[in-house]
Order: sequence, then C-alpha cells, then structure tokens
Amino acid sequence: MKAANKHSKIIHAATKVFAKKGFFNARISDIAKEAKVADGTIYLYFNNKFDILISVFEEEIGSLIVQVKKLLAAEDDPRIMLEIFAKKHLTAMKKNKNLAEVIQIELRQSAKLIKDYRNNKFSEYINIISSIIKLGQEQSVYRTSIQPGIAKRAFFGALDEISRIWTVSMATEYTVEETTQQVLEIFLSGILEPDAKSR
Amino acid sequence: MKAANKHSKIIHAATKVFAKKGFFNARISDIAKEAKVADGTIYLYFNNKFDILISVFEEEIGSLIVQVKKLLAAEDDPRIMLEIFAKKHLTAMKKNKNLAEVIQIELRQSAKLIKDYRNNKFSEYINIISSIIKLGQEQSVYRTSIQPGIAKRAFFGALDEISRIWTVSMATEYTVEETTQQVLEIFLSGILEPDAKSR
Amino acid sequence: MKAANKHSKIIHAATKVFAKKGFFNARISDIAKEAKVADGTIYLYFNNKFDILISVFEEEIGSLIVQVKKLLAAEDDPRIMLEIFAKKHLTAMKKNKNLAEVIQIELRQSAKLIKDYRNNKFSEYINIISSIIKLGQEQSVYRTSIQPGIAKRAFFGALDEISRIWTVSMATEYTVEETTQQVLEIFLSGILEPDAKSR
Amino acid sequence: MKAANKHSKIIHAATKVFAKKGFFNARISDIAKEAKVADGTIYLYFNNKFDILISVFEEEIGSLIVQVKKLLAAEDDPRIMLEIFAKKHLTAMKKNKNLAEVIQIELRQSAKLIKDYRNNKFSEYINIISSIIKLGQEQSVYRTSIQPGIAKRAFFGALDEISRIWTVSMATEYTVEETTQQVLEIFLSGILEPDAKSR
DNA sequence: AATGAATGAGCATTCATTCAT
DNA sequence: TATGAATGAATGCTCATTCAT
Repeated sequence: MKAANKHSKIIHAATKVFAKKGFFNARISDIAKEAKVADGTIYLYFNNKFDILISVFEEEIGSLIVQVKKLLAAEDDPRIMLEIFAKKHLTAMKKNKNLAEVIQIELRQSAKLIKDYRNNKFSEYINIISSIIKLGQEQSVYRTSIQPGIAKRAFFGALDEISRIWTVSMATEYTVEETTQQVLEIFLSGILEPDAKSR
Repeated sequence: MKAANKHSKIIHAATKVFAKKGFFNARISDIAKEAKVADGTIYLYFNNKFDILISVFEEEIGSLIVQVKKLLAAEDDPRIMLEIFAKKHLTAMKKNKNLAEVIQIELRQSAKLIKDYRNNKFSEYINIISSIIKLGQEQSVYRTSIQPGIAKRAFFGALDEISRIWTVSMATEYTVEETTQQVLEIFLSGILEPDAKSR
Repeated sequence: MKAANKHSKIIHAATKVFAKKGFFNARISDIAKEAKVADGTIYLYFNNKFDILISVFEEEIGSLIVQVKKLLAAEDDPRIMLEIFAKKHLTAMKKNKNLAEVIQIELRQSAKLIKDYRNNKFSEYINIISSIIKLGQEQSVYRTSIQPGIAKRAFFGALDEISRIWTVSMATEYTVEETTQQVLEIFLSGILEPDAKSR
Repeated sequence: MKAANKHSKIIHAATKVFAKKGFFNARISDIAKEAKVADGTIYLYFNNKFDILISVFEEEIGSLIVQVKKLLAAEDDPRIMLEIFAKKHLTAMKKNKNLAEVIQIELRQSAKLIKDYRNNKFSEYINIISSIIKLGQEQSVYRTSIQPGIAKRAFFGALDEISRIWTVSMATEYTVEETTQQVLEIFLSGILEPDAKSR
C-alpha cells in the first residue's frame, strides 16, 4: 500500500498503530516511526492526536462507503443489496483487522473525546442500510412495519459485534460466507420456524 | 444507591466516572472524590486502575445476569424469553447510562488492555441468548438452520448498537417498547414481506 | 534472640529489615510484620522512621561498646588491646551482617538525614581506639608522633572497609583471624621492610 | 565548571544534588533545576534515577583514576607512589565535598539498589593501591607477608573514613598534608615504637 | 496498650506538542 | 517542508503517619 503523500502515509500508519495499541496507548512517536517521518512532521498535517483519530476514522469509513456504493450501483434487488452490504462489511473487517479495531474502539470514543464531533461519515455509512430498507419497502419487498432507522442500527450492530470477535480471538470459527448467510437469514426471514409464526 | 461498604462505594463511583470521562480520562482522584474516600484507600480494595475497570464491568454485568435469569425463570416460551431479554437489556441501558457506556467502551478495551483477561461474565451474559435459541430449536420453535453462536452475537450486537445511540445523543427518538418490538420483529420474523420470501 | 519487650522486638526487627533493604527501601509495615506487631504499635515506641534508625544504630553500637570494654578490662598491653578491638569488631560484623550493613549505610546517612543528630555512641565506640593509642603512648609502646584522633579513624576505616566487602559478596576470601592479623601487622609495624625504612 | 553538553551538565548537577540531599532525598526536578534543563530532558540522557547515580559515580571515580594514574606514571618508588595516592585522594575529597559524599553514600548503596551492578570503576581505583603494594613487594620495599588484597582495603578505608568526617563537620582539624603524613606514617612504619616491636 | 483501616502528600516518569535549525 | 531535541504538565501509586475502636 504505497502512500501517495505524507498525509496518507501518516493516516495509514496511524490506522495500524491505533489498531494495535488503541488510541490512548498509541504514541505519536509510534505513528511517526511507522510512517517513517519525524514526530514534528505529523503536526504539519494534523492539529493534534485527536485530529489524527478522526481523520483515520473518516478516511477508512469513506473508503468503505465508496466501495460499497460502487458494488450496490450494479444491483437493484433490495435483498441482494443487503447481502452485498453485509458481505462487503464482513470481508473488509476480516481482511483488515486494523480497520475493524479502529471502528470498534474509536466509534465508541470519539463522541466522548471530541465535543462537536459528528460522525458524519459513519452516519453516511449506516444510512446506506436504511436506504436499502426504504427501497425494499417501496418495492413491497420489505415490510413497512419495519422502522429503517432502528433496523439500520440493528443490522450494523449485528455485523459489528460479529466482527468484534475476530479482532479479539484469532480463532475464526465461521467463514465470512457462513456468517453473511446466517445474518441475512436472520434479518430477512427471522429465526422463527414458519409454522411457529403464530402462537 | 447507598453503598454498603467501601468496596461497592468505589465500584459505583468508578462506574459513574468511567461513564462520564472514559477509562483513560478518568483519574483515580476523580473516583476517590466521587466515592468520598482518599486516593490511597482505593488501593486497599483494588490492585490498580485496570482492576477497577474489570471489577466495575463484572459487577454490572453480573447484576444484569442475575436479574435477567430471574425474569426468565418464570417463562418457558422461547419467543417470550427473547423478548424478556431484549426488554430487560434495553431498559437497563436506558435507565443506567453509566452502565451502558461502561459496557460500550470497556467491552472493547479490556481485551486489549489486560492480557489474560477473559470476559467470563460477558460470555455468560450473551450465552443466555444462545441458550434461549437452543431451547427454541429443541421445541421446534426456532429454525435449526440458525447457528446459536452467531445469532447470539447478532442479537446482542443489535441491542448494543441501538443503546449506544442513547449514550451519545440525548434525543430519544424511540421508546424502549417500540425498540424492543422492532428488534424482536426483525429477529423473529425477519424484515421480508411474507409474500417476498421466495424470489 | 527472644525479645524482652516490644521496644527491643521492634529494634531487632528493624535491624534485620534495614540491613536487608536499606533504610529508604524498608517499609514500616515490613518492620511491623517482622516484629509481629501492628504498624501503629511502632509509633507507640518511636516517633518516626528516622527515630527507629537512630535507635537501631545506637542500640547495636551500644551493645558492641559494652562487649568490647568488657574484653579490654582484662588486658593492659596496648598492642593486645588493639588486637582485641579489631578481632571483636570483625567477628561481630562477620557474624551479624545485618549489623554490619546498618553501620555501613546508616553511619553515612544519619548526619544528612537528621539535623542535630550527633553520633554519640559511635564517637564513644571509636574513642575506644584512641584511648588505647593514648595509653600506648603513655607507656612508650606507641610512637608519640601518631595523632590518636587521626589514627582512630584510620584504624576504624580500615576495619570497616574490610567488613563492607563481606556484606556485598558472599565470597569470603580471608578468615577473621587472617584479616585481624593483617590489619594489626599493618597498623603496628607498617608495611615497610625493616631494611627499607630509610631511603 | 561549565558543562560542554547536556549529559555532563546533568552529571555535574546530579553530583551536587546527591551530595547535598543524598540519593533518596534528591528529586529529579532538583537535578533538572540545577542543570537548568527540563525534567523530561534528563530522560533523554539517562534511563532512570539509578542510572544517573551510577553514571555520576563512575564519572567521578573515572576522572580520579585518570588523574592518579597520570601522577603515578612519573614515579617509581613505591613509598612515594603510596604517598601520591593518599595525597591525591584526600585533596580531591577535601576540594570536592560533593564527590566525597557521593562516594561515601553511593558506594554503600549501589550494590543494594542495582542488581548486576559491579563497581568496576571502583575496583579499578582501589586496585591501584594493590598494584603499588605488589610493586613494592617485588622491589623488596614492602614486606611480602602483607596481603595486597587486604592492605588495599585497609588503606582505602582509612583514607575514606578520614574524609568522611570532612563531609560531616565543617570543622577541619587537620590539613591534608598532616593527614597524609599521618596515614602514611601509620601504613609504612606502623604505630609501634621501634623499640617496642618485639615483646 | 494495641490495632490496622484510612489518609493524602509526594514523586518518577511519560509523551503530546513546540520550535530552533 | 522537515527534523528531533527539548519541554513541562500531568498522574498512578506508595507508604509514613494518624486515629477511631
């Protein structure tokens, strides 16, 4: 992953270091060393350590948004679109544990650390889910009783908690495909036996 | 919530302080002041700051486990049991934002911070979900194609992400009841229109 | 060494602990544990940590003074008296390394730590040496050109530095007897070959 | 004594502060202030407080070794060589009380404080004494019954205890010259009256 | 007299940030 | 632009001492 310029070299280095040590345990000098620049150089591109955190997060999520949207552009069945989102998210998290950890940890801290920080990129990301759901509702594929604003969080939360385990234990019990299928099955059809729907 | 002794006074104070400032920004002296004890007193009851973190987490989750299990003991329909779990979890998180934040943040950090720390209490907590699912599968209420080990994470993740928002923004768009119903609807019946199941 | 009362139990415990860890690294609780009393009890017998240090020092040196004086009382040849002093000192240091270390370290620190502290006991101890020398001078056994005030320090310093090594390395190259004889030979006759005295 | 660079500025400042307050009572901030650098700067040059202690000790003793060896190079009479050593040691201690105190105190503590620390410089220093004695023995100037390994300690100990007093009381009863002559007289000819040698 | 839980002042060390070069 | 030496504020933890019992 050749960095085009110093700014992105630092972003990539920070992603790696934050993932490995967590934001608080990461040292500016760790990032500088990883990026092969001097400590002071970092301050030519970022205001402070928090600024790096936000930038890393937005950069990574932004890249994910672009990729997911590109994949979705070629599809119009809301069922498959949800599958595409899930598979892309889980694949990205599994491939890039650094990214997964940064999302895991930083998502839960930015709000606390940085007043006035709105996770706009993150909102954009999970709004992809609600857009798909709304589209499905318009097409009478998804039930209109479902609140897209709640469902998007439930869906993202499910994917996120599953990928969290991947960052903790190396043991990967399930493949991305299996996991994607399971999550989709749950979300699309629920866990009830068809015959057990009513009681 | 008057603490019976110093140990629990400190636990409660730490829960409050960790929730407000996050683990890293919390100062031992903040906790001491909140608990109305001297800084040094904390070290009569805990080995170090991490030890407090773990204790807070286990204490809070442990209490939740007891409460949930008690509620579940009176019920045997797996559908209702899942509803009970969801409602209890969301209610607890909404009522006690400190607890919600501590779970949110600390769950994602303990593993990284403390080698050898196994979230046994947390495992016990989400295993309640998989137990319910297994029970439902035995009763042919839940589909056997569902992997309880994946579903428990998906279900917890969904609840967790939803309650995360409550800790971030004060604006509470949905009530606990609405949210519980939505999550249950999704999990039990999925989001598909019955007619759209096949394609 | 059965302690008659708490005061001496604490003194003995402190001697042991100071020797093992040094004054600054010794904890009051270490001494309390060694003496099998509560921490607070120590403050019923001593004003503070420094007070214990001084007491230990004076107690131990005091005991040495009594023993040495007793041995000297039976002798009147200044040459043998010096030998008795040297042998007693080295034997005591070799037998009781705790004592040796306490003298080693504390002798060098008391003055710095405790304003107004005069090592009266220590002065009394090394003045035994100068008394012997003066006695020898009166008897025309020792040369009158020797200044007892300098010689006492030289003699004590020699013994002290030799016993210092015993507290550092376990390897004991020379026996007490050999060492005593060497030191005496040097002090009494000097290191010059008789023929080489003039040049 | 203007320090050429930060490292030696800190060494000199530490020597001063350790001498004044003792190692344990010395604060890093005291040293920093004395050296006119920031507290943190000290850690760019030393690993920790102990490391400063060792460095100070070795630096000072090392400097003494160089000076003494230089003086000795021009002389070959073992009697005069011993005089040179004594005079140089006492002069240095009297002139630089900081140095004297650091040797006094630190010599007795390093072994206890720092595992694996071997006082190599100190060994080198007192081995100068035994070398002189051995040389004298080869030239039949010093008696071969004298053990250089014991005599070196006795000689150093004598000098050291004498200079210890200088660091404690300001009152200087004897001059360096007088003291040197006394110590030499004792060591070379002993304290016995020539006629009293046999008994 | 004896206890030991509680206190809180005190400090070595770290590390984000600056700035002279 | 880039550097990295220097800064100094900030804090977890220790432990001598106190005091209610």
